[in-house]
Amino acid sequence: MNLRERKKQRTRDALLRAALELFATRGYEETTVDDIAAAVDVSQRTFFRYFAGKEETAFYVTRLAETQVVEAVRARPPGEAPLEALRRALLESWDTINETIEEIVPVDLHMRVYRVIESTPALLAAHLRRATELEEELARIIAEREGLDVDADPRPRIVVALFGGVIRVTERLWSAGDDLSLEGMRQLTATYLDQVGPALAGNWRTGQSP
Amino acid sequence: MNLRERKKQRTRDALLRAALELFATRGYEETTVDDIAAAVDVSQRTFFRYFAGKEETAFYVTRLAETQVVEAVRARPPGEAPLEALRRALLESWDTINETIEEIVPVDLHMRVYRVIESTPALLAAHLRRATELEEELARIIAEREGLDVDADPRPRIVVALFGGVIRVTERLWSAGDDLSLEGMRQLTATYLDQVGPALAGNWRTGQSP
DNA sequence: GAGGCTAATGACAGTCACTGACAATTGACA
DNA sequence: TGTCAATTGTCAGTGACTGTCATTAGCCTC
Repeated sequence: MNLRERKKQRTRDALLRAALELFATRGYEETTVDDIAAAVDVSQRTFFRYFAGKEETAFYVTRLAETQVVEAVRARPPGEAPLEALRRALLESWDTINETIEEIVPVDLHMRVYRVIESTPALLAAHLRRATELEEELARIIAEREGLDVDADPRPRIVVALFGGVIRVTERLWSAGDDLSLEGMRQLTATYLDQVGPALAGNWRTGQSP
Repeated sequence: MNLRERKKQRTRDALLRAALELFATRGYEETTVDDIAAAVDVSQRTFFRYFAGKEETAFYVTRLAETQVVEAVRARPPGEAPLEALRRALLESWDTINETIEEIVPVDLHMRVYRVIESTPALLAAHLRRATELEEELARIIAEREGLDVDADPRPRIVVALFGGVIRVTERLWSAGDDLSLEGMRQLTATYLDQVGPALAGNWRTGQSP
């Protein structure tokens, strides 16, 4: 790696860290791109040469985590039922995700940024759009596993939509609660995924759920 | 209603119609607020006194339709299983929605705007965020029907997430296809909701689906 | 029905995200 | 070392929005 390349990398990292730190402390809307650029002592124009927009910095870490989940799903044995494969892939890639995050920023910072995403309307909207793109990708993977045509058979997209829906519910709940650990989120996710079966049973009134 | 009120109503309607017409023909990003204001011959500032932002005009009609669905769910007999209540409420409010839309703009225009929403990243993101707010409301209604606490029992949010997920999948498919009628969309929605059961069965390989 | 009150509007200036263009700088490599 | 190309800064401009203030126009009372 060149001096030139190393310098670029350092600038990119510095911009990312400065942005996330500012978002976590001051809030997303309250942070201007000029603030971020000033914190790293580069021009605003330079910021936009590294990131397509303010938003991109907020999702940088999330993007890495998502990639891992997709890979984990791809690696699942073909015998598993679709929903089970998704469930296991997600829960088992948790530790790897943890490490990946730590390479970029402290996990704690990422968790705080995550809450900012959930509580900032503009970011939440972007997050949901990104999530549907991910779901499309997962649906294609599932369809391939099962030897189906995604555009002809509704089932792959439906399972993935259900899966994605449950994930989003847990994300919301987690970000609204006060346990901001990765492990707490994992627990919540596992619990909710276990509730899918019961939730779809016709009658809920026979016996309570945990 | 006095002259003043009538004038305001006319301005609001004119702005809304001009905006939707422009979005449908020229595209959302290609339409500036100045364009909309100029089409109605008012100042840009006046536009912002009637609508919180450009986005709001794009979702004005959708908002009305959503309100109807919520009411329809509220009106469902308490005996029905949750998912069934949601399904029936949606499919049965279709005609009412059609009428409501027609009171504001031609249904055809609304359908074209709808496609613009689905194909414009910024609008799609906003749409998804609005959808999750709707889901939260529905989850509360379902929980109340079943005499449950939304925050203690995961099931209401899970069914609604599943339901919402299926709706979004059909919205996407419909907007990507070439049948832009309301009836076509209704059909697609019904078909997909019918596939929920089969999609959750463990093994998909025994027998094909329609 | 004239005049005062208040709500609606327009005009203007300013902020913030983002983009294009051009010139200055700086590392790479012969 | 000198040339070439990549990186950066500066400047100007657009588009969504917001605050402010003066002007206009329905409304209501005397």
